[in-house]
Amino acid sequence: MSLQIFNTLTRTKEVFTPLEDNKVKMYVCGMTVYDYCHLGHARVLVSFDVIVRFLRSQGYDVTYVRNITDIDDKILNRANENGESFTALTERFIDAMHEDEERLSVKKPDLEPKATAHIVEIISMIQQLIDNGFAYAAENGDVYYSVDKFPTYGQLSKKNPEELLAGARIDVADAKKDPRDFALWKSAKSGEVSWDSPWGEGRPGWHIECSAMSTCCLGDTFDIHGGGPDLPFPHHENEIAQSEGATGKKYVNYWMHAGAIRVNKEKMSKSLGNFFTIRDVLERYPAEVVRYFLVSSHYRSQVDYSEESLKEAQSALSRLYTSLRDVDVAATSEAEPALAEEYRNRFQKAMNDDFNTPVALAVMFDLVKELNRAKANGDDYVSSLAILLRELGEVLGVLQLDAEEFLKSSGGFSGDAISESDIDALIVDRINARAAKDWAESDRIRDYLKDEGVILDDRKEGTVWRRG
RNA sequence: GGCGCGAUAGCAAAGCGGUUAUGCACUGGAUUGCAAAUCCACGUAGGCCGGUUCGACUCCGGCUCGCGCCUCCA
Repeated sequence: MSLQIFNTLTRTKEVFTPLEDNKVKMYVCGMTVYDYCHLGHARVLVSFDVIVRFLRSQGYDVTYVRNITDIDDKILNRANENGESFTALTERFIDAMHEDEERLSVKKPDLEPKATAHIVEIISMIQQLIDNGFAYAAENGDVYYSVDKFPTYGQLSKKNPEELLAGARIDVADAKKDPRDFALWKSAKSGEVSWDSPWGEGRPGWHIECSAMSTCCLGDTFDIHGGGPDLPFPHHENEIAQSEGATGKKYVNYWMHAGAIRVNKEKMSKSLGNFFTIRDVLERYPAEVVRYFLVSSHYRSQVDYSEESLKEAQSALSRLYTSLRDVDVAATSEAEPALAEEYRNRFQKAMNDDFNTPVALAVMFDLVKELNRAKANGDDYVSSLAILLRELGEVLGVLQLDAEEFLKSSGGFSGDAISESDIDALIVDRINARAAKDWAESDRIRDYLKDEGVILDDRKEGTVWRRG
């Protein structure tokens, strides 16, 4: 039962064999920080977070690098529009991104290199490419990669170099020898931020920073490189050309790409303007519900973002948390029943199959049923099943809150939600009414609370409530 | 136009050549003052047309439709 990963390079699931036994070196393309992160970014963030969590749970020693691209055209344009320095802009959005990922329970990568902190490595890689005959400096101070010199160009995106020639963008301002060539170094226009280089003042092109930073952090060859659905071409294709041109070695063994988030069957994207920022969505749904929504489909599939999907995620998560309610999840003395191992194995098997989180969740729901039965029967292994459920949830980054806390907070996002003290007071009133068998009053209170989004649950031990 | 991906029950979403996915919703039962939650029972779904096979949702071919990349985008 070994781990299999779908490799974009071969378009097949392959058995995962790390370069070094038990170690995983992984690089994921992070944000270009000129705006707030949207749900598409959240999907990449959460998907690779789950992947790292699972790998670590399996005993792998993972080095996870996720870069920040903090210098590029869009950043400069935006800073210009805002009349602020580009560093002020990028710092603001880096902070915002960190807030977003923390709220989504995304664990920090081990390294988070920034392009502007790696200009030296970028320049030296460009120089290496020139020395190796893969790049050329143009008259105007730009440096270009000569696509024609890299015979396997197109291997990742399965593009034919000849056909790319026909569709390549032709920009009159640049000095390319071939329209497919792309900029490694862009000469500075007057007044623009720039760094000194052998080719004059300038700044790195898009693509080269990832080659430089990944190689710098992880070595010439590493195990996994990931990113969003729009990155295989041209970004990752260009990274391969750059890194392999510079080092002469294979760049990456396994390429992984997340699927797109869609809105009304269309890809959510900046250019279409149909995106929801993470913070937009977090104003309307608890962070864990958003995370559950992301994890409930396979990372490679396209998913539609909709109100219904989020509501469904909320219901599903409620079922999970309800099963954990009133169970002592700190009791460690209980012996785990034999059947627990079966769930653990099924979960592991699902995740080993290219990180199949929907199946992993199905296993968790089966475990919930088992747990609920055990609770009803008063079995002596209730706690150990609940602990197992949370243990599995931790790999997906869910179920780590106190069940009571989650269930009492999950709907309360409108500022005018009824307070806990008011709820408790009404419940006391209702208990009195019920004691007097005043069912009309009892039901009136319950209906009132229901309108306030509070659902009551009368149990032998007393009345409990949740927001739904 | 080129390259690639997908089409599963009311909705969402998986595995699998023959035996229950799972969640939400629905129906019946248990439970409850009535509910809620929970448990039990219940769903012959797999775009269309052919082929392979004893047997296909699952493999092969064709078709239709949808989506992604080919330009900045996660």
